[in-house]
Amino acid sequence: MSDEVLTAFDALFELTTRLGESMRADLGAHGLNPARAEVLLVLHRRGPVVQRELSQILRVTPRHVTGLVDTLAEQGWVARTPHPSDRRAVLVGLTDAGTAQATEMHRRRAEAARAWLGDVDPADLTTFRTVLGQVLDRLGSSGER
Amino acid sequence: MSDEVLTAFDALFELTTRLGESMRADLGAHGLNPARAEVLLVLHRRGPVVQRELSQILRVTPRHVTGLVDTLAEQGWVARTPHPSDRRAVLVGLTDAGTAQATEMHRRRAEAARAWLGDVDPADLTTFRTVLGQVLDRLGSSGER
DNA sequence: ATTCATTGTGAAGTCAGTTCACTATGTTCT
DNA sequence: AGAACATAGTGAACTGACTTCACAATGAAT
Repeated sequence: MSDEVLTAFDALFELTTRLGESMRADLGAHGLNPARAEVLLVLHRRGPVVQRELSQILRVTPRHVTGLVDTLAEQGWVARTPHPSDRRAVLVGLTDAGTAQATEMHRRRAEAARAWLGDVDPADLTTFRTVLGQVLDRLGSSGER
Repeated sequence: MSDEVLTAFDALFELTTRLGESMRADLGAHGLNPARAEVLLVLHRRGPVVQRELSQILRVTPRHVTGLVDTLAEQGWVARTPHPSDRRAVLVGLTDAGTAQATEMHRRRAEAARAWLGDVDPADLTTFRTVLGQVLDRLGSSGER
């Protein structure tokens, strides 16, 4: 019945809130916020990147990227280096501390995953993941990176 | 394997992001944001409420409630009336337009639920809901209202 | 050499939300 | 009744994330 759908949706929504809060808290305890954490993860995945590209990946204005990088640089997690061939552009890359921080974030993510889903029945978990995948697939049309 | 847990967690995370964006967009199209929408829903559920109580329900400062109510009153969705017995307090309640808006929100929520989960296999959906419930239960200790 | 496009940043603004100080009212205690 | 204390709401000022606009420096195209 439609009721089941509604209940599931509400639960998902509630979980969204909780997950978000939990993540914010965790990041905050490590001197980060979601936007800056995302920068670190992107740089960890792609290596050094020009600010302009970063702004497209993150879907924020170039101006805001300047601010994000300023902060992260002050914290010692990223560093700006001149672009080898384009003197307008700036390459942003992780420092050693930044790399360590990104690695740590992956570790904490795995830890959180275990804490949240670790004791779910394996078969149920598989179904759970399947449903999530299905929904995400159908949504795929909007907003892929 | 732990990998399944991680994959599921990532998918869940991704979905929550999308859900949040989608909700924001939908609310925005109707002149609302999450905080103000929450006010409307609370008033719809509980009837007129004193601002102080509202601040506790929403977990924001009383000062911020003043602002939220100011805006919603300008938009014609809530109205302040004097508290019958306590002249310091103000009762905030939905106007007719506000009630209509809240009802509309419930309709749109049901619509969204169908759009997101409507074509999931019923048995899978049940498992999905169960897992969500399990996770929420275990998290229950923190932050109930 | 000129024109046009692109990168990054200063200056200023918006929006959600907070803290602090203060007024008005309610409650309690003698 | 009066003093002392608690509570409800709001002005003023601030923080933090993010935007728009204008502009200087550089690069690409004609």
